[in-house]
Amino acid sequence: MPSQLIKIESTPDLVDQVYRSLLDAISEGSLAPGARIMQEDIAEQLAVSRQPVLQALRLLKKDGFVLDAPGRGVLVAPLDVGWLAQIYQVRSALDALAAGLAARTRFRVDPALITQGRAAARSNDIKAMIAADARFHGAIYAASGNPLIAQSAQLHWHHIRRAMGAVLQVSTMRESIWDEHEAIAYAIANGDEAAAEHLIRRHVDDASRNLSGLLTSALKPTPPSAALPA
Amino acid sequence: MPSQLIKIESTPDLVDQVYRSLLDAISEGSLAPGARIMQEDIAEQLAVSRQPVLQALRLLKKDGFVLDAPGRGVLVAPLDVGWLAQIYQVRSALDALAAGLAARTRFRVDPALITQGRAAARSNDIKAMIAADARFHGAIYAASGNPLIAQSAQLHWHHIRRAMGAVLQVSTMRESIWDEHEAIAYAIANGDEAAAEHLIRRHVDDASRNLSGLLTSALKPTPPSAALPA
DNA sequence: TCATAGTATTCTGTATACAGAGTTCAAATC
DNA sequence: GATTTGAACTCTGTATACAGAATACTATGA
Repeated sequence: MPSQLIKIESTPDLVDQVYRSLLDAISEGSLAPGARIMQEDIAEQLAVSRQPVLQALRLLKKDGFVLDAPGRGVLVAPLDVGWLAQIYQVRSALDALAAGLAARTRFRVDPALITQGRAAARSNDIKAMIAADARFHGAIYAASGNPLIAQSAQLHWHHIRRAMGAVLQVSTMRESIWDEHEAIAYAIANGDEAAAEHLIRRHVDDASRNLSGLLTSALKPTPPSAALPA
Repeated sequence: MPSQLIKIESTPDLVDQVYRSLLDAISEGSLAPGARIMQEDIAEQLAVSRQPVLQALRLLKKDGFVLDAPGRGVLVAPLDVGWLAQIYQVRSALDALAAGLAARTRFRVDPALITQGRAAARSNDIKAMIAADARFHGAIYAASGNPLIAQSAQLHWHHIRRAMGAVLQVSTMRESIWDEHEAIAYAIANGDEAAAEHLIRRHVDDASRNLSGLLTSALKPTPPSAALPA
């Protein structure tokens, strides 16, 4: 072979593109929970035929981001506290698994991730906070050496991101979570499997309670118009 | 309302039917690992157009049952020991989660499941053994109250079933696993969360090692034709 | 004025048609 | 005879066309 050529990657399948576009819109909130989705509209907006849209919707249905509305096509899955709690339950188990595996290899989490995370936490940029959080946990998934974990977690994060977007409170991401992150990273680097698992489990469970609480109070009172004092 | 009418369920979507048909064929082994799949063939065999087949294949691809073969369509995912180990790793974590949750409610596993399981184990019917095993664990997933667990586990079981089919050895399902099952059920019924988690984790890890070992020795030597002396 | 039945509209799911990318085979040249 | 180039074929992915089912609207009758 004459020279090192970088191999060409993956045709950007239309179905994939539509899938990502819709998934982004849903988890970012621009496609609101409960909103009805019509294939033709999406197809027109993305300048493709209905075919790729149909397939992308089926994938999203499998992931639980959209629901069948028997007579009325599909609609964006409504935010449901119970559902979110279930997501977190699974995520907690998978995070513990990943942390334990990472600890066995004494994986060193890039310190920059934590530094950047703290910076993001001090900012007012919620998207940056969420992104930093996801990067930290993503590093652990990757370190687990089991791509299945990362794959599942990836989906969970989209669900979580969606819920977070709905409760646009800075308090959701208190800076202290980065103390917890640091402790987790320390346990992993030291190869302390049990501690890593325990810490991350508690960390995730705390996050679950926190977010569920916020979401409950956000959903209970009538829509997010200026809350009236009780 | 005049009388209690059972509500009509789900139009049997062609895509779903094709999906299930293919998934069965793959996990049962009649679509061999590495086999090439052509949409037109499948469509003709199932007497549908290529459209539902195309969509079903995409779902299977997402599940990891088929792989893209860039120029050549898709092919049934080859059996891979590493992949199987990763499946079991996740399954172990999820089974532990489910068992722990079930223990919290002091769930009573139907004793008939165990009786039937022992009977199946004594028989020579491998399919019955696998089915009984799946039913037992399925009961625990259901008892966890978290449908996400059952959903993930469902897919894992198909992968596992496939690997088991490839190593058609009765020894894969020794009867002693039902002693372990019984111990797990006992711990759950007693509300002993820690014991239930510990027992099921060990149980699944044992199964993983066992199956991986069998699969390795089944794959290592050249195809199952009479091995030629080197 | 309200309820009911019929009709029209709308949207999905499936089938057919079309275009592009890749592979394989055959022929021609070195 | 081996290698390379060209052409034909095959298979996928996307677009368009069609049919069926459900909803919403409208008109009629009580």
